[in-house]
Amino acid sequence: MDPVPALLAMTYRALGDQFHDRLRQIGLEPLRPAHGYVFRFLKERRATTVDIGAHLGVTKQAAAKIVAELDEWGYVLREPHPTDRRAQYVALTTKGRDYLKLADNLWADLEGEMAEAIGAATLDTVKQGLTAYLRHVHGDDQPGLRPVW
Amino acid sequence: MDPVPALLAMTYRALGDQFHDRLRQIGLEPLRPAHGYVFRFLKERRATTVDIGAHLGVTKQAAAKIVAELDEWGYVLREPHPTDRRAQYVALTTKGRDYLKLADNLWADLEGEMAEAIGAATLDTVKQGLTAYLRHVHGDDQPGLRPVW
DNA sequence: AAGGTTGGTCAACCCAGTTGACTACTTTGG
DNA sequence: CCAAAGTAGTCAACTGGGTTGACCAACCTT
Repeated sequence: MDPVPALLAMTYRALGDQFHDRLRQIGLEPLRPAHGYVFRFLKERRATTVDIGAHLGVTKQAAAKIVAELDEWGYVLREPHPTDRRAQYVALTTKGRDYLKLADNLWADLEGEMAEAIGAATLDTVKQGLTAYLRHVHGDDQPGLRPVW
Repeated sequence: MDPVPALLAMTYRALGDQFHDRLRQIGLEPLRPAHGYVFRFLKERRATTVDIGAHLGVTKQAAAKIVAELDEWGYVLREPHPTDRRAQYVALTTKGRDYLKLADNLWADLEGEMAEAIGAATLDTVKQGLTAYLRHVHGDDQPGLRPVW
């Protein structure tokens, strides 16, 4: 059996490749994983570029580039921060929310197919197990989610 | 609960970071994951640079760079291919095998700690589940193991 | 009001990958 | 048998997504 990290990497890639293919079939712009993570992050909270960088585990400069792209493409917009005149909140546009919704459906499809392939109970154990391990390692302050290859 | 790809990515990173830290504590050269995957690949078979590239899921040029580094650092050497005068077999040196052995021990430690944290049975299910999914997606011809972020 | 901290931007750089072109050798099939 | 197609490896130029460092303006102390 392959070692755990290889299993994780290969599964990640397998899922990502399928996701990417289906997005392309639909004809959507080929956003990268980091963009999706930003969407999901912004869905639940208001955030500055610095927050986004911390969430992704990259520098604020790198985060700024990503935000600039998303802005240019119309997925997010910047609005002034209510109390701090240096800062800007980054917010999803309708286009951004639509994209996220579609992507979430795609992910749900893929996860459903995974459940079908290996059994819903097994998939559930996988998710529980990984979640528990992350809690074990990091406690409550989860780090950025960008893997480092 | 986080979506599956995020769980995979975060777990991969968590394991990788710990591995990297421990290697550094021991004082070993900071090889990158790709190097490790090459070691593991070469442990079991003779391979050319092209083979290695295919295994990693990168171009032969990228693979050549990795092999050149490993050669320079003394972990592998190149020997002439017995029948094809264009090709070279890449082989682990003793230094390479020692490194691999040490790294394998480290990985085993980490996997052991993971088993302790989430339960051996759960870990086993995780591994079985991911393996089964990969078989489901790819059949028998597994692709390169490099994730694409 | 002074000094340290923080959000954001600009610019230069890094590095691991890519594409493309090429040589030398091997394989194929008419 | 030989010409054409294919393959191993190398060189060079480029790309993209990150980094570090310097900076300004606003903010937060004290």
